Amino acid sequence: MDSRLLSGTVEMLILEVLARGDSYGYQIAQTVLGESAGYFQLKEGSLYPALHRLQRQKLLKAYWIEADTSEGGRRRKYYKLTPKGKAALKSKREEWARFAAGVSGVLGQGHVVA
Amino acid sequence: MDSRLLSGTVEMLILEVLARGDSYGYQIAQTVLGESAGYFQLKEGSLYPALHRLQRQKLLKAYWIEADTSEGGRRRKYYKLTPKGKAALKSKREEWARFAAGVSGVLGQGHVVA
DNA sequence: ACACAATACCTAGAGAGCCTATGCTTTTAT
DNA sequence: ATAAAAGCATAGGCTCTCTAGGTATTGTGT
Repeated sequence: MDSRLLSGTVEMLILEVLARGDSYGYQIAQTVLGESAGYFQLKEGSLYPALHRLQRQKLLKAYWIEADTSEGGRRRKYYKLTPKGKAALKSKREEWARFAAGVSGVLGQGHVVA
Repeated sequence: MDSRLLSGTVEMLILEVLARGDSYGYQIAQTVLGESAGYFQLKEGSLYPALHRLQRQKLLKAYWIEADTSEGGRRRKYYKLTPKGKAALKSKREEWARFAAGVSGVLGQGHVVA
């Protein structure tokens, strides 16, 4: 995977996953990995800063879930899309569509992506 | 245009334009602008460094053309794709296809881009 | 029992790439 | 004459990804 291509899309991918239900960092990465047929291997050094960025922009809200088995248990930080986040996802998807259409135009193959 | 999306693609777009014939910086930008329906406005601060980068990687060769009208004339620095550059373009197009397919996979709309 | 991988979070610093701003020259249009 | 367009180039700022390191818990194999 060329990580330079990834630059603008990480946030959109995160928002997209969260639009289908609350999730936490590690699981978001796994979901993206699976749905991209193993292509997008979101690294921790990109994933967590991106989540914090989105949270600062009020596109996400976070809440901790401490225990999951008996006592102690693994702590997970779940993220939830805000209304503002939903709007941002819509906007990013549109931007992506324009971008992909632009590339297709230059590559001159007539493919259109929505 | 979201310039973050552009990151990995500038070089591919340049190579693509040059694959159809020698050109110079300013004209390459105009061509890309036209073929992307006005979407990609390659800025000078991205364009020229990219051309120099590609040249350092031996993907392009450059030659100056000094005069074009009567005397004096505008100087233009033409770029020509090397065989290595042609191979790089092929590779970048394939990478782009994988990337776009990955995004489509996550966006879950079944669109495929080649 | 013990080591190791997987799960789960975080951050600092390096490296790369795009943009704004600036500077220079020549040609064309007003 | 004056401004805009054509044409090239670079410095510095900003942002983003990655590597590498750190912490802690849980499951697995020997």
